[in-house]
Parts: sequence; C-alpha cells; structure tokens
Amino acid sequence: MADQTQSETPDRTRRTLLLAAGEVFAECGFRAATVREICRRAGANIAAVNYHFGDKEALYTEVLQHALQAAREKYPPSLGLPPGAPAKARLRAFVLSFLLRIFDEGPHAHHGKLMVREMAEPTLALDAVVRDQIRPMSGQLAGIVAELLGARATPELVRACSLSVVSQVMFYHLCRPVIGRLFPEMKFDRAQIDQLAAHITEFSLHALRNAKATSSAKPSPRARLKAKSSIANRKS
Amino acid sequence: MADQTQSETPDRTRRTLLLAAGEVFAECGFRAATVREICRRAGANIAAVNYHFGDKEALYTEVLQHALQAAREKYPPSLGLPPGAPAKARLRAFVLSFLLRIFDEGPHAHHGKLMVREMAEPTLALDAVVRDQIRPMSGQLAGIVAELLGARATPELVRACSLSVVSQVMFYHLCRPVIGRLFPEMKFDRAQIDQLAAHITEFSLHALRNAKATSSAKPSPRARLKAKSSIANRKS
DNA sequence: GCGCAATTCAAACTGCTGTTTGAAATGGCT
DNA sequence: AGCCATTTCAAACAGCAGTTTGAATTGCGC
Repeated sequence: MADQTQSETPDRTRRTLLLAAGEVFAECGFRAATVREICRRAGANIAAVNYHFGDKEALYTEVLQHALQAAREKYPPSLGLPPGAPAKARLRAFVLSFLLRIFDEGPHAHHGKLMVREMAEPTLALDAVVRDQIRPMSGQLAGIVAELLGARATPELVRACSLSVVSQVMFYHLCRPVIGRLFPEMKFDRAQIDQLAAHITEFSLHALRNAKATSSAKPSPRARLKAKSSIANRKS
Repeated sequence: MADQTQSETPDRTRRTLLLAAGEVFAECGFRAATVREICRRAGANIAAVNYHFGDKEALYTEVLQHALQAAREKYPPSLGLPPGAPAKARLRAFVLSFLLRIFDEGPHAHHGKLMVREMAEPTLALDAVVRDQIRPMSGQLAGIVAELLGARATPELVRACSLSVVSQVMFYHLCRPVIGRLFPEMKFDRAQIDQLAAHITEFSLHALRNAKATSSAKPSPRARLKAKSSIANRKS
C-alpha cells in the first residue's frame, strides 16, 4: 500500500468514491443506489468500486462507519463540557449535541439518513456501529441519568429513562416524513433546534425528578429498594 | 362485476395476493420485494399482480392502507375507554394501545415494519395514511395533553408535549435493531409492553405536570412546588 | 528510456426485475 | 349446449443491476 511515498494522492479516486457513495446511499438507500451512479458522480469508471472496495456492500459498510465517526467527532456528546459539570448541564449538552448531529446538513449529512435506513433494514455494518459509536454514548447518557436519579437509580429505571430521553431526540429525525406532513410549519433551523433541545431537556428533567422504579407488576416486594443504592455511583 | 352472485369468492386471488404482498413487502421492503415471490406465496400466476392491481406500486399502496386500517381497528386509541374518562386514564390507554398496535405480531404484523420503511423512504401512499389514520390520532392525543396541561396549554406546548409522548412509544419500535443490540435482555412480550406503557405514562405525566411554555428563557429552578395537585386529576 | 506494478477504461456478461402478450381455461347465463 | 366476459397461465420481452474481463494507460524506481 502507498504509505508515505504518495501522501498527496494516496488514492484519490478511492476517497472521491467514498464521498460520492455517501451521497447516493443516503439518497437512494443501499439497494436502490447504483454503482453506476456512484461512479458517475465520482468521475470514476464503473469498475472502480469493485477494484477499490471489492463489491458494493463493502463500500457501503465503509461509508456508514466513516459517516458515523465523522458526525460524532464534529458534535461530541459533551459539547466540550468538562466531566465534572452539573448533571443538568451535561444532559442539556447531550440532547443538543445529539440534535445537532442528527440534523446536520453539511457535506456529511449522510449520517442521519443512513441510520434511518439502517433502522428499517439493518445490515452487518450496524453491529460495528453500535459497538464503536452508539454504546459509548449510551453509557454516557446512563451516567448522567443515574446521577440525576440519585438514590432512586436502579439499572432498569436508568435504562428506561435513558431511552425516554433519547427517544425524544431521535423521533424528530426518524419520523420527519410524518411530522412534516402533520405540522408543515415546523422548520428545523438552528433556532428551532435550540428550542427543541430546551423542551426535551426540561420535559425530561421534570420527569426524572419524580421518577420512581416501576414495581414490575408481578414480583413487587420492596426489598429491592435497598439493594440498589450501589448502582447510582459513577466510575471515576 | 360480481356483486352478490359470488359473495363467497368475489376475488379470492386478489385478497390472497394482498395478504402475501403484506408479508413480502414487510420483509423485504418495496424495492427488494419481487412480484414473483408475492405471487408464489399467493399461489397465483406471475401476471396476477398486474391484472388485479395494475402494477407493483398500486399493490403496495393498497397493502399499506389496509394494514394501517386493520391495526387501528384492532387496537383503537381509546381502548374502549369512554371519552369522558379521566385524562390520565385516557393517556395511559393511548400509550398502551399504541404499543400494542406497533408490537402486534399477528398475521398482520405488517403494519409496524411497513411504517418503519415508509419513514426511511416515504412513498405517495404516506400522504393518505397521514391524512386518514395518523392525523386523527394526533388530534386525540393533543386533546388529552391539553386537558392535562390545563390553563398552561398553548398550541406550541401541546404539540411539543404530544410529540414527546409519541416519540417514546415509537422509539422502541423504530430503533429495535439498535435496542436489541444494546440491551439483548429486553423482550417485548405482553408483560414487558404493559410495564413499558406504565413507565412511559408515568414519565410523561410527571413531565406534563410541571411543563411550562418554553419562552426561550432559562429554567426557573424552584417554581415547581405544588403545581401537581391542581389540574391533572379530575373525575367526570 | 525501460520495466513493472498499480490503476483506469470500455465493453461485455450473467442474472434478475416488472411487465406484456396471446392463448387457454373458467364459470355463470340464456 | 353454446356464448361470453372474466380470469389464469406459460412464455417471452425489455431493461437494468453488479460484476468481470482483458486491454490500455499511468506513474514510479532504475
């Protein structure tokens, strides 16, 4: 492989291909996207994909990984907040950064659309994405939520509340086709995203303040309450 | 047209086709689903789709409409509650019926998967579905939320809070691929769905009790003492 | 310049897709 | 039975997909 001899153009067409593929996959989905269109936009020959990536699917997985990585680096979940910041502020940063990441429309807007398609039809690439990108963020949020719940934090309650927070963020993106038809007046510019982040944060904080462990219907003794105080603590 | 002379078999293959198409479209998506496979499962000839529906897309729109309609009839949003029931109970019924509808795995499990795919790649059929099925339910929820908010209800706040409620429900279904990988221990049987409905309802009720119109201002820290007993609870 | 490996290219290949077609079969009606 | 519209059928059609191929081109070390 060209290591340093050609750092200027290690493989120009390869990168161009990756970029064009991101666009096309996001627009059309993996199946409907055609290698011909990708190569056309990249200004490359039809055989370029197979030469540089092996086949269409390998190209796709590389595109997905790259898009997620780039999005997380552009909008880190902490938004620059120090780990010692108050939990409320960290929750707000988490929500806002998530929204910004999802609604980003720069040259890498691919990330959002690609993930929606991945929800509808998961590919092998999703496993790696969950492991490398999503699980760490899930852990971060769980830490914030556990701190906000304090002594009430049980693993189940932390998980349920974390999902309740994330769901509100993702929903606006996942269901945009429906939201756009239901409320055509909604626009997702930066101002509205800030307002949205404020609403979601407030809504969630109010809920978290009063949240109690749901006594799981069938086995309901209160013996569990005292056994859980050890979970809320954080790593440090 | 055979009106009553053949009420036993008005068009048997047509209905069989519709059923098989629901399966295949849900499994593979509109694009990847093949007319051949649909006809094979229906035990019909390859030309049957074009003869009875015109083309593949017309078949799809009919499948989608039918699936949504059937799901809403099977689990009506009120779950049999009278319109005069307390708002809290109506919210709970709305959430539970939504979850049941979405996680239904009967012979018409199509509905859920079809909608997820529709989110990733909306078709013309979505307009009709939003108009006929989704908008009415959205209105119902808005009524419940407005009643719970009482005097604080502004159109914007009602909308934002309604979406926060719906988002929690849909999330578990839309993001199942990720949730299943993050928390493999979660199962979505009837017991867990009940528990999930309880959590979402409680989480939302706590949030609604303290929700205020977002005036792009900072949260007021301690203006939340005893606002909970005022409006939320009433009996008819 | 020369040689050699890496890359690009145009063209063809294989396979599957939705759709059409024209004949064959069906089934109620008089 | 005999007619007729409706429906079914096997086969073929037209087109596009991803991939392969083998020659042409490039770019670098010598």
